[in-house]
Amino acid sequence: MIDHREKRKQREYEARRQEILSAAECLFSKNGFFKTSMAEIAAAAQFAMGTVYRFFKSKEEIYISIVEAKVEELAALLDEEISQVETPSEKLKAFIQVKLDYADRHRDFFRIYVSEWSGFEWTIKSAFGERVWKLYMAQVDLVADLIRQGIRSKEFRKIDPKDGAFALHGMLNSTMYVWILQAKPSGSLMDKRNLISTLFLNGIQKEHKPSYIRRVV
Amino acid sequence: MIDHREKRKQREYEARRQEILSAAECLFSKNGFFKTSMAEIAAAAQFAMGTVYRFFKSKEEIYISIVEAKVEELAALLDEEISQVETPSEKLKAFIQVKLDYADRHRDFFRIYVSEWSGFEWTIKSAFGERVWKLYMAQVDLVADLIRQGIRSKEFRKIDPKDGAFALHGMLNSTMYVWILQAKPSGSLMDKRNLISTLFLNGIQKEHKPSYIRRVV
Amino acid sequence: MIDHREKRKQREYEARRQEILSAAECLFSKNGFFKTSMAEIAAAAQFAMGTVYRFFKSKEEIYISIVEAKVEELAALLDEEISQVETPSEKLKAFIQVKLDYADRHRDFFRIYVSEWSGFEWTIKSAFGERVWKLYMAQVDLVADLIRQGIRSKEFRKIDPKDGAFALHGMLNSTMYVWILQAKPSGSLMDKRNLISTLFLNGIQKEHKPSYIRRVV
Amino acid sequence: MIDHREKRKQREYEARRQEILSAAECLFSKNGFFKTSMAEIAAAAQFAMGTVYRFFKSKEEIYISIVEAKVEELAALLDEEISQVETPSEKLKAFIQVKLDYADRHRDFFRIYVSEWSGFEWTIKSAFGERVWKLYMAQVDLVADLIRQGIRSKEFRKIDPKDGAFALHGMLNSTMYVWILQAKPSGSLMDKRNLISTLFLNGIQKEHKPSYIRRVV
DNA sequence: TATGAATGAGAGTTCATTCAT
DNA sequence: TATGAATGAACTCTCATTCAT
Repeated sequence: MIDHREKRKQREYEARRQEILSAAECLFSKNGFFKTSMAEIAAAAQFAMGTVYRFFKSKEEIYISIVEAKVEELAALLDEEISQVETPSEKLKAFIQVKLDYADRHRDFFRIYVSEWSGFEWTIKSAFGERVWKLYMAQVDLVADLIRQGIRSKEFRKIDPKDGAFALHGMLNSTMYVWILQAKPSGSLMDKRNLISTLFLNGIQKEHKPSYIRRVV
Repeated sequence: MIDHREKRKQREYEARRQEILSAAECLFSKNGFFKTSMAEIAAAAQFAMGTVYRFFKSKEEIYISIVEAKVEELAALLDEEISQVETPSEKLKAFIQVKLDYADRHRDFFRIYVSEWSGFEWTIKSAFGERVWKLYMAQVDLVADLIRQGIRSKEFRKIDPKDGAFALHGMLNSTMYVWILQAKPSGSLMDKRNLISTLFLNGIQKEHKPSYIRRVV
Repeated sequence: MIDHREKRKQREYEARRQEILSAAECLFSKNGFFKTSMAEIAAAAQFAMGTVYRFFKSKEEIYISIVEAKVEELAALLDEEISQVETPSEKLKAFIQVKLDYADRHRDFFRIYVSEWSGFEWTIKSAFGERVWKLYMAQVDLVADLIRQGIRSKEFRKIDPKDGAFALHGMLNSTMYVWILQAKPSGSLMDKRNLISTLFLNGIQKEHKPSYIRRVV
Repeated sequence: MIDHREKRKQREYEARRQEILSAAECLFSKNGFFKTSMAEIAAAAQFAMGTVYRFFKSKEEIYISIVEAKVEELAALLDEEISQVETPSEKLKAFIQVKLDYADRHRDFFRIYVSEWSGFEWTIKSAFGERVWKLYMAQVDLVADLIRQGIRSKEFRKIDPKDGAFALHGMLNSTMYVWILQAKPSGSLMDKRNLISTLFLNGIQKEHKPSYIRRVV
């Protein structure tokens, strides 16, 4: 009985928290962090300002919560999809596809995210920066690992795996960023998938498969 | 005589303007645009607030002046270096090198720049955003043109030149960004030059030098 | 129960609003609009500045609220008293008396009002000016109507009713103004009532009462 | 020789002073005292700000100088015209006519003046108020004297001469004020002359010419 | 627990006045 | 004497956060 009540309470708590996050996400994405006020967030979420502060101890914390939640969801998706294929090349292709697809489906959030990961207005001083940074680095490490595997299997050139990972992330983010800024996105973000896959995989793979050439000969 | 005085005045005016810009650049780079106050800028430049307003009519104008000046300088450098080599591949290599080198030498500014070109807090609404955006797009177009030339000369694959340009900029910005965020940069940014050149050029170039293969055959 | 609470809230809201208005009225009357700062108003009303801004969205709005409230109250008084007598002459007398009496009892406010209706710093450009101007013109029109009636009933000379109304207001305002400026008013403003009534009514009435003259004859 | 030079200097000094006053008069009349800046005045007068301060020690002093000069000119005109006629009634008529005529010809200035004499933003605290007040009172006293004469000669009723003078000034100022506020003044201000003369003189004169009535009897 | 009125420090900007040249 | 750049206090207004109800 008590258990029941406890659970319902928790469910409701979580629901309210989500409502605030949604409202804030929408506003941040429209107006940016600094030009969004707590009063606006509270009003949009249909709560009193004091109530918002029961759930988040500052505006900053709302911001980071939004980013964290989405980045974690994305991380889970990436893990799942990547584990379904075998070779490093295929895994990288999957990585590219999942990330672009996610951005495609969460345009509002990516407005915030892209701004954020580049927007070091935060990154340096606040505790916030560190948490987001860790999440970002987890993704980078994931790619770096794939590259490391590819090198070990002689599929990829010998490059610094981390530097390679940063480069791929840069291509993806830049592409996403440009697409997101368009007022009316023309075509899907997924159309860019092949370009990036081609560029990056060709760039990273060993020059030309000698085995194949020899076989021909 | 009068000419002399006029010139000295202009020199001094320019010097003061620069002092303000330097102070602001440093502060913006440390704390971001919104967390830097005019009072701080004035104090850092050792002027009264009113004096700062003689040179710039708003905080926004200081910000954009910093970005524009540097971006224009960079653009000039890029034009010069690129014109010294012949093939699209070599020109792209030069582009990558110049940009990384410039970032290496203007670390503080690039803190602002990277944040800025991604920091759509501006990009969308203010007149400011448009000017910066144009400068950025000029660079993108420059690269897109090089890619187009490479495609025409059969050196590069058939890709969308603009998408390719965005991808390269992404790689560069991401790499620069990561390097810039490091408190104590280990090694020079120039070390990354080869990685990016290799990745991008291999990615974009046609599969394998047919001439060589044929010879083998 | 809830109704109760709501009502008390509203009462308190109104009370606070009034406190601010009183404080502002006093300061405006002492120092004028431009030399009264929001900080002073807030301090005098014993509120934080932000609180003042909950009630009024600008300094201008405080100013206009003061003027409007009083002018409306005065307008109501005028309507009531004028309706209690019959002839245009008596109505004009009542008008003069009520206005002087009101000024007598709201010395501080009339400092503002007299300054205001002449203080075209506003009158011309801001929306504020228009509202105050309308209120003022309503009073002028009231008098003009009385004059028109008097002319129709042959009691008054044929003059332009509006010009006549402006002239009466001028006499009243000037008289009030001079009296208000005295640091320590000597005697009551009401003492002037007879002078103005006499001057204006004699000025406006048809030359000589024939009945009386005939009687003499 | 030296005398010559001295005189030219003085002439030039006076000329510059006038240029500043003209420029300021124009600006004050357009934008009001508080919304006119010293920079604007200096620019309009084609002097450096420091130069303006050689002639007037503050913005306030410019303001008062404008008012004083014009009021003194008006006072001289009034004295002259009034001395040309005989009876108090005629002198009052002349007073009314000269004042309206002067307002007609110095519309810009009267914008300032009317605002000023009612605009006690000053009147109370600054030395400025006192000087202007004295000039104003001199005019009032002039009229009061005329009324006193008329009373002594049995032409006018027994009223308080000063109160009567205030009343007349009120009528005049109010009429001028309303006319001045019109964007495009319809007709001349002189058209109002007769109304005011009639109203005031009929108001103040003894009831009906007894001599005439008696003669009839 | 939920509320939202109250807070007040701090923001960007202006401008009358001064003073070194 | 004339200049106008430099000054900095003062302005209006905002908003993240608190706390009495």
